[in-house]
Amino acid sequence: MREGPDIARIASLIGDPARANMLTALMSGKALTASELAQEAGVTLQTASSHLAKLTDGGLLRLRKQGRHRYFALAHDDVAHVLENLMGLAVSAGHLRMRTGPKDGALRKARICYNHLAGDMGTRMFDSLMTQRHLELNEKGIDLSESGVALMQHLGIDLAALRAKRSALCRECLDWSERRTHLAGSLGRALLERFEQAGWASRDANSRAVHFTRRGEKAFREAFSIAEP
Amino acid sequence: MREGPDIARIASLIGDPARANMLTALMSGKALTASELAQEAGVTLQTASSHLAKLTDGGLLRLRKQGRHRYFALAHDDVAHVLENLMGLAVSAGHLRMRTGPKDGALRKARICYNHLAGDMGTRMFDSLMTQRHLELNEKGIDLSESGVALMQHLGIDLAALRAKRSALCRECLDWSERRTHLAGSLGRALLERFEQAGWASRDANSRAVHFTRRGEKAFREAFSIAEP
DNA sequence: GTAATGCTTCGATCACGCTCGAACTATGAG
DNA sequence: CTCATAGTTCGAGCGTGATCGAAGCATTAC
Repeated sequence: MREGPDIARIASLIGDPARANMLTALMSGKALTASELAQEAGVTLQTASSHLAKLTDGGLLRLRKQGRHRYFALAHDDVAHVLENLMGLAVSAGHLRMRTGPKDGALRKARICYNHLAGDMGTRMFDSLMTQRHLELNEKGIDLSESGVALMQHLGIDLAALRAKRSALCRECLDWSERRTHLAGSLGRALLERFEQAGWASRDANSRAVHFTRRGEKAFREAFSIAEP
Repeated sequence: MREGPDIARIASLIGDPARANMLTALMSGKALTASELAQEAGVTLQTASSHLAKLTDGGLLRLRKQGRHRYFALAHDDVAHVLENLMGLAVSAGHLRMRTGPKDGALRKARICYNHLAGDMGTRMFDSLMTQRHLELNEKGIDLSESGVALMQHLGIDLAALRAKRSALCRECLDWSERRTHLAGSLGRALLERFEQAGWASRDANSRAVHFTRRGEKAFREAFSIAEP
């Protein structure tokens, strides 16, 4: 026993309901203040402060001070990745305790996964990029093919800027609702930003849902050659 | 708030040190009895029994009764996948609390990840399969190319039997020590079994380490065209 | 049958950690 | 400077859940 890393430490960090709610809220990719997170978790500001200290100390959150506000965000993409995986397990293994309200449908269709697009539309986009060989596999993971580069430039993505970053361009992320892969990494992030910039989609203010306009969804399907559902 | 699946439920299950030790022990892929798991976790049989009931009830473990023994195993590959991811996060985000003993080197070189090979040799094998185009990407994930099929047949893998199973042939799994991908899925499992069958490697009785014989390691490197370290 | 092993259930203990009220610090507004 | 907002720290209360002793089943051995 006692071999390998200490998974109990971070699992117990995620295991508290208040903290789990905070982390789930931060999966929206937005940095939130302590007050906002307190409300999100349904606890007072004092307890929230204690929880946030533990989460940052545990390496799960990153803190950015800005004036008299303290903005908290997930420390790294890895954290979001683990949380999304846990959601998948919670759905499959656990008896799913989620009120399937009106929001739920929207979440399953398109939502934010930290900083990129997930849900049905996210997995469809990934599938399309794969089948059309816009993405290809090499020893270091996934990368854009020539046709993929052309497509991204046509969509107005600044690939040079993305390549300059040290983080990976393309990463895979498992979708908890679809149980299939969607595109993460700096390209995944840039694409979502582009969709918003182009007016195709907008984020829901209070949830992880992403709302596509009718024209935006049409343009999205055309861009990635996705058939009508 | 309260949107999405209940990650706190399973995270808190994993979050208890005793249970985390049990789950880590089960990452060896072996089904263990309640007594063995109690010893692994460092608790008495009574408390272990309580923990095991919670884990099975929570959908993380699967129970197989056999005579007067009760064998516990991870319920599904997904569970192992999440645990491996959590280990990666524990290493990167947490201050790593692991005694870096002699076992540690062996674990990093080659170890069991539930039912397939992980560690340095696992990631090298995956990299080799990728660069030599034995594996290729399609819309459904990874699959063997023609040359890959030939290689597996040469190695004595019964692909027809594997394809008959409903579970995926190839899956990716993130390595906590290498922080890179290695091969999971039924093929990953079959390959490890083949290595043992061929006398190339054997599992450590008390840990997740996999010991390759000198001849076995040489044969392994030749089979996958891996250069000397 | 009796004995032994493997494991569960019950009950009591006990401690950890979540929670919030109150007081305190810090930054900004007027 | 005064007031307001944002957040932390301290301390006490309190419940949940981990733990183990003892007793109870269940299965195998003899």
